[in-house]
Amino acid sequence: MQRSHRNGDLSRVHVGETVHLLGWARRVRNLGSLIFIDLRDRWGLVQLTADTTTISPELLHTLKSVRSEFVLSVQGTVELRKSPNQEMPTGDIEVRILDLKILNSSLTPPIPVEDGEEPAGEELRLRYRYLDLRKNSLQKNLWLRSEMTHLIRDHFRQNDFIEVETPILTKSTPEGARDYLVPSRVHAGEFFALPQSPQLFKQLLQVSGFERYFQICRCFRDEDLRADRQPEFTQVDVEMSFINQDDIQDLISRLMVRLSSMVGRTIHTPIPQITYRDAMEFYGSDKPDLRFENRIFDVTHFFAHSEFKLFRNAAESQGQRRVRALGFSGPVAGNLSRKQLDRLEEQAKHLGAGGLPYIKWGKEGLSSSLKKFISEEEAGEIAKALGFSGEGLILLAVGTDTQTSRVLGELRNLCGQQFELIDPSVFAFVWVTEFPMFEWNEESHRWVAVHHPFTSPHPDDLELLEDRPSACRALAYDLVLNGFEIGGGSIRIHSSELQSRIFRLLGISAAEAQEKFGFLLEALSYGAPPMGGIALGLDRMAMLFAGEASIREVIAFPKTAQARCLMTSAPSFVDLRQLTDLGLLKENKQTYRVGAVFFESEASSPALRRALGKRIQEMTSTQTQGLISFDSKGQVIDARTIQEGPFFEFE
RNA sequence: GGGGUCGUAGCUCAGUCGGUUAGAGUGCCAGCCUGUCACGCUGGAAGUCGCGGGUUCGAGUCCCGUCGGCCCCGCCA
Repeated sequence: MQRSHRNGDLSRVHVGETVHLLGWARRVRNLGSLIFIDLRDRWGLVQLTADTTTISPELLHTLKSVRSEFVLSVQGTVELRKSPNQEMPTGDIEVRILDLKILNSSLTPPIPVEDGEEPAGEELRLRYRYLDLRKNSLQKNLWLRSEMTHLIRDHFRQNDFIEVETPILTKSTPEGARDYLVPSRVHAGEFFALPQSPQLFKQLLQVSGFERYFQICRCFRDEDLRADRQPEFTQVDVEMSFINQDDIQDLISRLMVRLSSMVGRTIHTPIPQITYRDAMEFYGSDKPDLRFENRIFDVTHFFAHSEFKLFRNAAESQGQRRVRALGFSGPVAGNLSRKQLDRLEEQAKHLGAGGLPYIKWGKEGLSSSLKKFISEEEAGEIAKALGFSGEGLILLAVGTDTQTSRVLGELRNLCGQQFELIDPSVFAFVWVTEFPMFEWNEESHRWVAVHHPFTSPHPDDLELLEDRPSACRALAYDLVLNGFEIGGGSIRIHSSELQSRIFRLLGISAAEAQEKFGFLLEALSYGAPPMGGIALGLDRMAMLFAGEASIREVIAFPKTAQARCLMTSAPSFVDLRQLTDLGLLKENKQTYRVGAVFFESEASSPALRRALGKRIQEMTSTQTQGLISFDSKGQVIDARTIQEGPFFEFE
């Protein structure tokens, strides 16, 4: 069965032709002696029409039974419309139905299949994802994503890169995110891990001499989710030999120019750069949103003689504690209500600040929570230092670098939105460079790699490694777009000795390094070239390019914040047989799995099974797991609802 | 692990101080309708107020627990 035309392609030039169309009935309008059907296919929408007074009774009967989302095969003639619809690309014409076959019917969709003002709740959208995906917005997003991947492949091919696939079943490594594990049947008790990224493989491919590698690959991290984080996500993975940071940044910057122009944005190379230190100092974030300029300023010295003890103490702390300020000029910020300021203060407290001192110039002049301690001239001088006069608002934070950055950085983002300082059409890319090598982890009481353990230290900081790890910079860089980290990379260590030194510093013993990364250390000692690379988050890029607020909008079948797939109900319990095959069950115990409406046991007879199933159904609700103890005759001894542990064992 | 927020008709939501028969829009079903395109008009059906327990003469509403969606902190080299 073939269509003669795509619905969206039809226009005035086809008038008079007989066409064969296929698609879904988007909407049926029955006016009595006149019926209209909007027929949707992948390429567009066209209006079908029929005059019920002139068509055959059979066709009339079929037409009357058509409902939304029925799948239709239609033969008809293209005609000019009596009343054209300018809103519609095919609005000049319509197709007069000669014959219509219903290829399949459809239940009434549980969610609207069109983009409307009030979309269905996300739970239902995910449950019926295949219907949600019929919507124009999601189709467009997935198309954009597809176009992006094509352009990306094109870019790397043009630059002499080879695309190589790396294993999905791989080795669990310490450091980094929690792994998703896959038990090995052949080697009971042993596990593969799904890759958090192909990091080590791409480095080994450099050792192999491929020099320029890329891959668009799925990565897995078993960590808690966010609007821009899914347990599985797609990375554009890149690695090159004999290059420096500039080479990679140039390659990727040019890619960003091409991608941006795909969605009508013009950006220029070189993409601006900022060091990690400056990003933290001026924007309070390692992924600053540069769509608006408002910077954080150090105003500690203004309070050297202040009556306000908290601030004066900071001024006297010799840099241990600082007073930092974030200013917003203009009447919107200057005339913030008490209530709005309270809300900001609440946010600040949430971020760990004791409060949120402010100075504000509004219609009624100066007002400030520091009024007792600060004169109008002093306030004016601070405003001058921040580069504005007239109406406006200054928010203050006191504390360590980290504390004040955290508070003011977050408030900067909040206020940027609230004061509408952000032009949503702007793409503000920035490279953040010179990340620190290590940060102290309180929990494990050791230094951990900020990027990853294979990152090369900055050559100027090599002597600092052992003595002042916190001061040591890495040859690591992030690509940031509109306040989102869309990529990160580094120059790698290509010396076996230096790599061992870093492992030691990270508290990874020689024995452990050998066990976990022996293959890498070995490979590095066989003529590994200098190398470096980057990984770009394809989902986040697609999200930002599509103008969406969540990566779920650019992923065909995403998972919920609790890492479930509501459509397939994965993850799910598996057959006991599978578990025993994998060596995950102890054989000498009977393990009964009990849930809402079922339980299983290899030992139980069908009769016992039925009897127990009935008892379990009586005792547990449909949405909980039950833990039930019973004796050999199936008498229930004890039953309660549990949250975790689907398994229940007894001797 | 923690915090916030939501859960009422197929869908999106309203529901006052705890009070009689739980509403609206939309969708659905039926009838009418010759230029609709979010068709219109008339009528109709449609509810485990997420689930469980408690308080009360009485619970959609108050309390406790629990399940689920979303957002955030921790976490995410």
